[in-house]
Amino acid sequence: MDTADRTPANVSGGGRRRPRAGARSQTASMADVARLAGVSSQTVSRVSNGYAGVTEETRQQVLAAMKELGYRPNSAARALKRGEFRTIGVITFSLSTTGNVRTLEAIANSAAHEGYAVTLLPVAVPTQDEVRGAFSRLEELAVDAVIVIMEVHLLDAATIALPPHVQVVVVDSDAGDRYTVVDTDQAGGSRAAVRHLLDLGHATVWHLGGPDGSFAAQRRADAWRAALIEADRTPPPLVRGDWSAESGYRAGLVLADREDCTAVFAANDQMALGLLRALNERGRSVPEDVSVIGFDDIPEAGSFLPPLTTLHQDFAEVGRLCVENVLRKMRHQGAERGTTLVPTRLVVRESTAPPPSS
Amino acid sequence: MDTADRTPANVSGGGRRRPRAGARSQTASMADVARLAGVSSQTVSRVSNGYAGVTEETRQQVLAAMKELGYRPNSAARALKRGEFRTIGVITFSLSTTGNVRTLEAIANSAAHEGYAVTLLPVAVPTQDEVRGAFSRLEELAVDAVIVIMEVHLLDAATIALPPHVQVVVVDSDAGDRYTVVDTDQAGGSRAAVRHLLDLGHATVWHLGGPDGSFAAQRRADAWRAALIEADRTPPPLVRGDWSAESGYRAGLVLADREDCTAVFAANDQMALGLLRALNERGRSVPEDVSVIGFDDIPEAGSFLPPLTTLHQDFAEVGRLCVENVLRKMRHQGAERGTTLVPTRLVVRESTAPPPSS
DNA sequence: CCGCGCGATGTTTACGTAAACATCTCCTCC
DNA sequence: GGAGGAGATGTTTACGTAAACATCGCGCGG
Repeated sequence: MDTADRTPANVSGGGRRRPRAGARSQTASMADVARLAGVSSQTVSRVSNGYAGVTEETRQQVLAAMKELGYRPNSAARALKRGEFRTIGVITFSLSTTGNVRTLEAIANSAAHEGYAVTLLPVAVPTQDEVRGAFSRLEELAVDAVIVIMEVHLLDAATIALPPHVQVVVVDSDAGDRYTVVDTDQAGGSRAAVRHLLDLGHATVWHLGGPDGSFAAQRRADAWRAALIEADRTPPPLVRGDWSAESGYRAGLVLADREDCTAVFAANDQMALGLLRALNERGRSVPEDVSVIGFDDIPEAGSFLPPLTTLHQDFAEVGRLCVENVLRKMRHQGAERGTTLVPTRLVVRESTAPPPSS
Repeated sequence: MDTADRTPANVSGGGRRRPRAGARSQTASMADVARLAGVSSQTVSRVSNGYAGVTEETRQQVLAAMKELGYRPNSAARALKRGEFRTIGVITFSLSTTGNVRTLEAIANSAAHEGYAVTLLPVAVPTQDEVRGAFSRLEELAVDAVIVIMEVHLLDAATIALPPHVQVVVVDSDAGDRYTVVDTDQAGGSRAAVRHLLDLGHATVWHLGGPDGSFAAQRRADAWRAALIEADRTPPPLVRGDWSAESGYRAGLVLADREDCTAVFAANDQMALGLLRALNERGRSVPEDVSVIGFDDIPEAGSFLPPLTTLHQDFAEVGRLCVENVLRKMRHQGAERGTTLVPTRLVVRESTAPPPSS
C-alpha cells in the first residue's frame, strides 16, 4: 500500500529536520535555533526564559538566530513541561447583560496585565446539564483557574465535575461560605437607592425587581425591603421583571395606574428604561409625578428621558479583583473563601425629585 | 526536610508514579488509567478518542478506570502531539460596543459548537504598537486561527507579527482584497434607512455618523450619501458623533435648531437615543416634527421614547460565518479572500413618520 | 602549583499523548 | 487443517520544552 518512503534529503549528522513536509506549518523549534546559533537547545531555552547565567555574547547569537528563524516558543510544549497554561477560563451564561460583559472585559484586561490569557466558555442555556458540560470541557481545556460569572445558582451542580486543583472565583453569588466570591455591594447600593428616595420625601418606595433565581435580584430586593422596614415604612408588593427593558415596560404599565406609587427603584437600568416609557405613555411625568432610580449606570443612562438617577457599579474593579483573587488562590494553593464587595456610587441625575405635593 | 513519603498502596510491578508530590496537583495520566484497567496506554488513548477498534468489554474497563481516577486528558500534551490547539483567538479593541460583544458571543457559541475554545485578547488602546503586541502574544498563545474584530484599520501594521500559518478572518474592515472579511451589509442597511425616510415623504435625510476612522461609520456615511444622490436629493452636511449616546445628544442639540431637518439617520442606536433626548429637550416631537432611524437594533431600542425604528443587524450570523470561514481556511490551508456580507432588516417602530405638512 | 569552586554551557531525561509499527488471536475459506 | 487475513491490543517513538545533572574552563587561595 505504501509508496516508497520519500526519505528526506538527509546528509549526515546535523542535516535532518524538515521531514514534516505537506500541509503542516513548519515552525522553528528550539533545536533549529540552537543549531543555527551553534549552541545547545538548553541554552536557547535559557535565553528564551531570561535565565541569568548566559554570556551576553551567546545571548545575542541566540537572539539573532531566533529572529532569523522567526522562532516562537511552542506554548503546548511549554504548558506540558511547566504544568500550567497561563490561562484563566471564564464561564458565563450570557454576554447579553451589561454587567457580565463589563466584568469580562475587566477580567481580560487584568489577566493580560498578569500575563494570562482568558478563554471563554459561554453556556447558552443554563440548565444543570449544560453547566456540567461546560465545566467538563473547561477541564479538558487549557486553564489554570476558572472565574464563574453567573446569576443563577447552578454552580453546586457543576462542582461535581470541577477538578480539585482548579481554583474558582465566583461573581454574583451568595456562596461565599464555600467559594471565593467577588461582587458588587448589592445590598449597600439598594439601601442607598431607597434612602435617596425616602430623603426626598417619598412615603415609600416600590421595587421593580429582577427575575427569580438571580442572586443579584434577590439581594437587591431583600435590601430594598430591609431598608424600608428600617425606616418604618411598609414595603409595597414586589413587582418582577426579567432585566429586559420590555419587562420593565410591562411592569410600568401596572405601576403607572397606582396613584400611590410615587417612587420606583428598578433593579437595573434597562428595566428603568422600559418603566420610563410606560409612565410616559400613561401620562405620568418623571420626576414630577413619579421618581425612578435604576441600578448599573450603563453608559446610556445619562441619555434617557429624563436622564436616569442610578447606582454606578464598578465592574472594572470587580473584574480586577476576580483575577487577583483567583491568581492568589492558585499560587498559594489556599482554599480561601469569603466575599469581597465592591461599593457602588449613587449618581443623581434628573429622574428623581420630591413627591408631588399632596 | 521531607516527611516520610506516604507511598500509595501500590503492590508489585506498576508501583511507581507518585513522585510528583508537593504542591503540584496530581492528575491521572493515561499510564495511570492503563495500569488500573490492565491495558496499554495506547488502548486508553483509543478509548479516549473514540477510536473504533476496541472491544466493548475493554472499553468499559477503561472507562471505569477513567472514572475512578477522575482522568482528564491533558490538553497540553494533546496539543503538542496533534499540533493544534482547537482554540480560536479573538482580538478586539473593546467590548464596550454592542456589535463587538454580540459578535463575540456568537463566535464563542459557534466555536464551542465546533469543539473549539475561544481565547480573548482585548487591546485597550488601539495604537499600532498595541496591536503588534497583541498579535505577538497571540502567537505565543495557543491558537490555531485568529478572528479580528476591529473598527480601525490597524491590521496592516499588525500583520508584521502574524505568523504565516495562522489564518485570519476580519470583521468590519474593507480589506477584503487581502483578507477574508465578514461583515454586516452596512451599505445595504444604510440605503434601506434612507429609502424608508424618503418614501415617507421627507425631502432629504440628515446623517449622524460614527467617528472618523471607523470603517463601519465610513461605509454607512458613504451609502447614505449615495442613496440620496441616487434619488436626486442634496445630501446635507454630515454630522459626526463617536457612537456614544452623549455624542448623539450633543449633535442633536445642533440638529434640533435646524427647521429644515425633518429626518435623521443615526449610525447607531445609542446615538439615536441621545438624539431623541436632545430633540425632546428642544421641544421637537418625534416622529411628528422629526423622524429618527437608528442602526443595530439593540434590545433596548423598542423601549426608547418613542420606540426606535432601526436596522437590525444579525450579529449571530456574522459570528457564525467568522468561525465557519476561519475553520475552513485553516483546514484547506487556502488563502481565500473576499468579503461576505450579512443583510440587515428594517424594523419599523414609532420614531419615523411622514414629515410635518408644510 | 595544585585543587577547589563557580560560572557557563552541554547532555539526559521526562512531561502526556498518539501515530506508526509490531504482535497476537481468532475465524474463515479452500 | 493450514494459510491468510482482519481485528484487537501492545510497543516504540517523537512532539518541543525545561529541570536536573554533568562537564568544562578559568581564577584564586593555600
